[in-house]
Parts: sequence; C-alpha cells; structure tokens
Amino acid sequence: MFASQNPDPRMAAARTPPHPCASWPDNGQGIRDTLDRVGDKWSILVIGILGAGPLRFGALYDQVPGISQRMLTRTLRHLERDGLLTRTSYPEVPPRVEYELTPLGDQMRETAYTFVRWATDHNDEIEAARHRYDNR
Amino acid sequence: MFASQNPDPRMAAARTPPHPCASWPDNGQGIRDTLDRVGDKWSILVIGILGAGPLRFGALYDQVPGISQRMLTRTLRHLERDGLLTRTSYPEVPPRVEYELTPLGDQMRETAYTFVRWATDHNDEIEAARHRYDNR
DNA sequence: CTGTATCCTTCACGATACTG
DNA sequence: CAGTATCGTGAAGGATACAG
Repeated sequence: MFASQNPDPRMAAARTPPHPCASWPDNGQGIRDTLDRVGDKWSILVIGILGAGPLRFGALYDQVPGISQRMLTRTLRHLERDGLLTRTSYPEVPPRVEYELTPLGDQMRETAYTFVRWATDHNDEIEAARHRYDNR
Repeated sequence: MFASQNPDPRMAAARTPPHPCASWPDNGQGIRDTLDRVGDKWSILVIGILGAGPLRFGALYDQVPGISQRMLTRTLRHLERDGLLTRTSYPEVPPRVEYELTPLGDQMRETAYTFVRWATDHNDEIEAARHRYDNR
C-alpha cells in the first residue's frame, strides 16, 4: 500500500492528476464503511422489513426467507450495535423480544429505498445485459 | 418465481399476507439480486470513480486504493456483463483500454449517490453508537 | 500496459445441537 | 421463544508470477 492518497503539500503540483475517489464524497470512505456494515447478506433485508413496524424474533425469522437462526441473531446484534435498531426484552415466560428501527435506522431505510426501488425497476434490464454478454 | 406482482383483481381480497418482505418492493428480490451483483468489495467504488469520466485500466488501478489487479479485472468484467460500463480496447502498442459508464451505469451511480451521501454524513453517528454499545 | 493463472488464507455463512 | 456453541464448507479476495 504505497500509492494511496498523497497528502504531501509539496507534491500538490505534481504532473499526473490527483488520485481522489472522485464522484464519491469522503473519498469513498463513508460507503466503504457502510458496505462493510450493512453490505452483508441480510442487513438491508431486515431493515426493510422492520420498516413496517416492530417485530419479535420469531416473526422476523418467518419473514426473512432463507435466513438461519444464527445469522438473524448476528445481524440483529450488529444493527443494534450500529444504533440502527433497538432490542427490547420483556421478562416473561416464554421470553418475548421485540426489535424496532431507531430514527437513525428508519432514516437509513428511507434512503436505501430509492436505491432498492431502482434496483427492482432495472432488474430485467441488467438481466438482459447479462444474457447478451454471455451470448456474445 | 411464483409470487411476482399479481394484478389479478380477484385475488385482491385474499387472506392475511403470509410472508411478504414488507416495505421493500418485489419482496426484496430486486435488492437481493442487486446486492449479489454490486454488493461486493469494489463495484460501487469503481462505479463512483467512473462517474467523473472514462478511465483506462491503470488510472483506475491508481484511483481505487488497495484493490488488487486481479480484483479490478474481475470487477470490471462483472460490471461490463451487467451492462453498467463499456470496455473499449484500442489496438495500439502498448495496449490501451478505456472503461466508461453506460447510461444505465450512470443512472445507478446517481441513485447510489444519495445513499452514499447519507452513509458519509452519518458515519460519525454510527461510529458513536458502536462505541456506546461496546462500553455498555 | 492490460491482463491471466495459480496458490493460499480468511471468513461469512449454513447446519445442527443444545440451553435458560 | 430466543437465543448460544460448535463445526464444516465454499466462496471471496490477496499475493505472486507470468503472458500477449
């Protein structure tokens, strides 16, 4: 890793154009961190589902098709850690635990929605491009 | 694929919603596919950088901090396959290859920008939540 | 310069069994 | 019901060498 950004002011007037991650803010650092955080297999899905309102563990388990118990637990813990949802445990028997988006989490859901919508709307178009490429 | 959109008016009054991925369109299928496609470590970064204009292989390699040659090639191939960018090879010596976003790719970049912007703007907030969680 | 071809490591994830 | 503990697997990605 020797050719990262060059913060040396003396090199400011070097020949070749600078090497920022153009077009993305923060040199792409924000999206890098965020993808590491919610770019896994289930996070976005869980966030989307919780957008409809708080749910308990079992209900989430039913609504995320294909997720394992282990991954649901892990995903929820991570999202809780990041402040995107809250976990509320009720001291009953049998135990009941409810998960709910925080304002921050809901904000993220709203922001992601635009992108998800685009993805859904252009799925066919991308799929078509794939087939064209494969039969080139 | 049996649970796509159902425009049939006779099904309008069906029973309670079984297991829909509420809050996301297409039962989350679009975002599932899209994350499988551009949710890897580099795709979004490359798309963002190419938003500033076409670049050749070496320039991209310089501008994506930390990427390996292998992964840059793979990422570019995948994005080309999905119709998000074009690859133009000029028959010169030494070889010159330019990559440029397609209209579809640029549309995706624009759509993603909102989300990336949010991610960048709230990075600190999330980082703080993490720290709070770890010291709970 | 623009890639391939191998090899290797890590780790995300799934399956299963068990627990308060 | 809502988890945890443990093990196994595959795939993603990095390092390096080589090629057209």
